[in-house]
Amino acid sequence: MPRVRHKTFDCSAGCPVEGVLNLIDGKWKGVILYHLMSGTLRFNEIRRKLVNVTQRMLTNQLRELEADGLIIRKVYAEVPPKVEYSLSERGRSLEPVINALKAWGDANLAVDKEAA
Amino acid sequence: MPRVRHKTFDCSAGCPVEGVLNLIDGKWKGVILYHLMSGTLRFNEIRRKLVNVTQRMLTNQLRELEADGLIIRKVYAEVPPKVEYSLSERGRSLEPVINALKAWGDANLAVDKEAA
DNA sequence: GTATATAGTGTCAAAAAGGATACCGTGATG
DNA sequence: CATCACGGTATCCTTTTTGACACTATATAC
Repeated sequence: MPRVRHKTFDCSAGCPVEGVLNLIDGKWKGVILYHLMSGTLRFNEIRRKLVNVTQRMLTNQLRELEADGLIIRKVYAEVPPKVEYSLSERGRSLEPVINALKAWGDANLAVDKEAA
Repeated sequence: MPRVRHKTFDCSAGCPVEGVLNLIDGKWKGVILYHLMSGTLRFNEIRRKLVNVTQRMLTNQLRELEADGLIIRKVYAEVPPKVEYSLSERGRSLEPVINALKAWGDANLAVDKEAA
């Protein structure tokens, strides 16, 4: 979670960097955004993609992303409940950033090449 | 600080994203990297740029960045002490990422345009 | 003799983040 | 009647992260 929640970014140069970091930080946010880049997902769909995430954490992260205007939460008044999450315009504009992160990670972090 | 310190990234797709986030997260790392992109800096130079950082925190962050191979710490056997920090090759390769973050931040976070 | 600058370290405490676990309502299914 | 799936809450606890503050060594300046 953002450590300083939007407390009027009054930092010196370079701060926008921290600003974004504050938005996409949080153990699962980056991956959630990444997955949502492929399309709308339901709560449990996300949950299944993020092995080891607890319901509480997932809810938290989604709520924060929503509060930051990066994702949209759409509730269907059905039963059993149905809730869809998708990227907002603002969230979608983050794609280049996420892609940059992913690209660097792929190139510089031994992920599946471990046993290569 | 990386929450999971390099514990063999065995996550599902999208994990490289988290991997990088783990490297550049930490309240000051992003900004430190950003500033070092402009050139080598001494400990107190960085400190002065990061208003409000404590010595302990700055030391911590620098040590972690160094441990992750992103920056290089060069100590001069002088007195008073002189220590220079600069980006390593690996650190320099992060430039596109940092730039992407900065660009998005500039465009989407009201920083100095507040009173505009 | 005292203060200053440098680049730290050590200790303690507070705050934030994350995890474990149990619980809720409801409609369909067996 | 019991169970499952869904999308959560509520509560408690532990770990991690950050902050405050004091302290160090030494050469130089005052």
